[in-house]
Amino acid sequence: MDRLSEVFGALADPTRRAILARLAEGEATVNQIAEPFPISLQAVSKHLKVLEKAGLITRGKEAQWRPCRLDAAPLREVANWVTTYQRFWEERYDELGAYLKQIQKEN
Amino acid sequence: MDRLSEVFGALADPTRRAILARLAEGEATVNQIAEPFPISLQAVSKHLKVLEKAGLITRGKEAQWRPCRLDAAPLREVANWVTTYQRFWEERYDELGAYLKQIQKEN
DNA sequence: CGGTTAATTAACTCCTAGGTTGAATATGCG
DNA sequence: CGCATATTCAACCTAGGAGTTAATTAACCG
Repeated sequence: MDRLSEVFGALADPTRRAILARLAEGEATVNQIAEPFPISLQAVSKHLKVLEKAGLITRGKEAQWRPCRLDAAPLREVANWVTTYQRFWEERYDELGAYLKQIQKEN
Repeated sequence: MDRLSEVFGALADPTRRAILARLAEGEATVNQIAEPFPISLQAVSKHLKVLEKAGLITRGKEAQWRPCRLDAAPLREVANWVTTYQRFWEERYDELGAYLKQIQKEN
């Protein structure tokens, strides 16, 4: 699968986005990450694997802990992609669109 | 499903992103959209339904044609979400991180 | 060593996603 | 009307996603 699809896919889940939000506050172990969620540890472990495969987190190895850290590099790619559409949601563009429609009606 | 997950899910497919890119150049009918893709018209129709459900496109009704138009509003939400992580990929932050690590080593 | 804690792997269920083909539903046109 | 065009709907297939429980691996600790 292409990189961008993998990243978007990883982000298309509220649990995984919540994990990223948690990691934005600092690195955490799997148990710490899983604690607030109503799902099993194993399910969280799977989510972490998805995030890791998408490059959104990296994992360390300290004794029996695997601390996870946020890696926002793929998010920059997302930001780059999405801003190519920025003109379509900016107010100025909406005004232009309204103006063009107005012109069209008048003719 | 929550809105953001739906939008991210819709974007997690290269065909759908290509459709959005096509619509950025102007509205198009289903056949026009489907033309460059190596999949069936029905498959494209399904993709359009996904994009519509995510609010990324709107569709008109002209005779037997259903012209699709890009609606970038959800992309603004994506941009808003992703920029909350901007500090994690900006160079200044990387420098800060390196600095903090340096401090830590020195103590 | 033996037990405890941390995390992953395995095997399974259920459901949805993306694709197919074939039939159905409009709408325009001669 | 009857046919061609545009699009959707329906039924089906296969693969993978998200969750579960049970078993396994790895590392520390008394």
